[in-house]
Amino acid sequence: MRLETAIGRIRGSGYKVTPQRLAVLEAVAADQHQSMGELRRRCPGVGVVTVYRTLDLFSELGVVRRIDLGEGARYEMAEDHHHHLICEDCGKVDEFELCPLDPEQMPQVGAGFEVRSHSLEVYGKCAECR
Amino acid sequence: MRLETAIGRIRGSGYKVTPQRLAVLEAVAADQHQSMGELRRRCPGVGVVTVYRTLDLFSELGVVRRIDLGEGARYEMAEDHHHHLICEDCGKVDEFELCPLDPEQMPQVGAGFEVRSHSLEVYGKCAECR
DNA sequence: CCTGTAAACGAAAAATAATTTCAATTAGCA
DNA sequence: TGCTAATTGAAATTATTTTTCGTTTACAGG
Repeated sequence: MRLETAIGRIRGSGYKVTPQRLAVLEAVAADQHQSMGELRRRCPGVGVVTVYRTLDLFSELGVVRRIDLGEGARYEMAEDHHHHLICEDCGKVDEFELCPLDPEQMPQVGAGFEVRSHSLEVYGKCAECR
Repeated sequence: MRLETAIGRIRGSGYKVTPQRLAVLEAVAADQHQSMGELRRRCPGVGVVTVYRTLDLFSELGVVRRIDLGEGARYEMAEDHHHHLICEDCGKVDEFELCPLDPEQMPQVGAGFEVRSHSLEVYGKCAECR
């Protein structure tokens, strides 16, 4: 998602566009899959509480996505649908586009369950660690 | 996995079978997808540190599996391969067997990446919450 | 059975992470 | 330009996980 689009989404949803929100937004945009610590380091002027609150807000607005792989949450800009490739040795996270889920098959997974989204993580050993 | 199998796996890997490990094992076996709090409540006699350490050990031995869905880790006995259906309203976690991943396609996901395992979570609204 | 010993345990403290509170500040509208 | 509800952040609180280290114990070998 482009920064302008994200800013439009914030303002369009009735939220103020503050310097802090812009700083956090740019921090997230700087790199995918960052941890809270990395994000904080990228916007030193912004208070912890605000970083937490802002990421929560952005998640709700669909501007950023939160990824949970043990060892604390990570955040990424909401981009095209993709999944993650996680190296169990060095911890590097990569992405891949190919989505093996067939939406046609989804209704089968649980009777009466309304599917909204899904996340898929593939664990293993990356090329460098082999 | 049956309790006997798990115990065999512990002893067979050179670890001692202690009352604490048995208590944690039974706690995990009592219900799938329990949080740390729930597990601790099920073995009040066991120290916190030991519960953490034991779950780590069991995860390494492949006796239990750790699931990360934001809001803290959950644990389940290592059973047949399955995935999770998570209700975003009430938080209930269910399972489904159908695995939409084709192992034949896996080599394509990342060049040089050696796939070891994967996890898939489907989010939405459960039948009760609709 | 004992016994010795490495493994395992757990209380307390420390490190880490996230949330709540509330007074001060500010974005954006009128 | 001024008003006001929204936003911010320091500090305190609460929750979670890890480290430390002295004590206890499972179990292999005698």
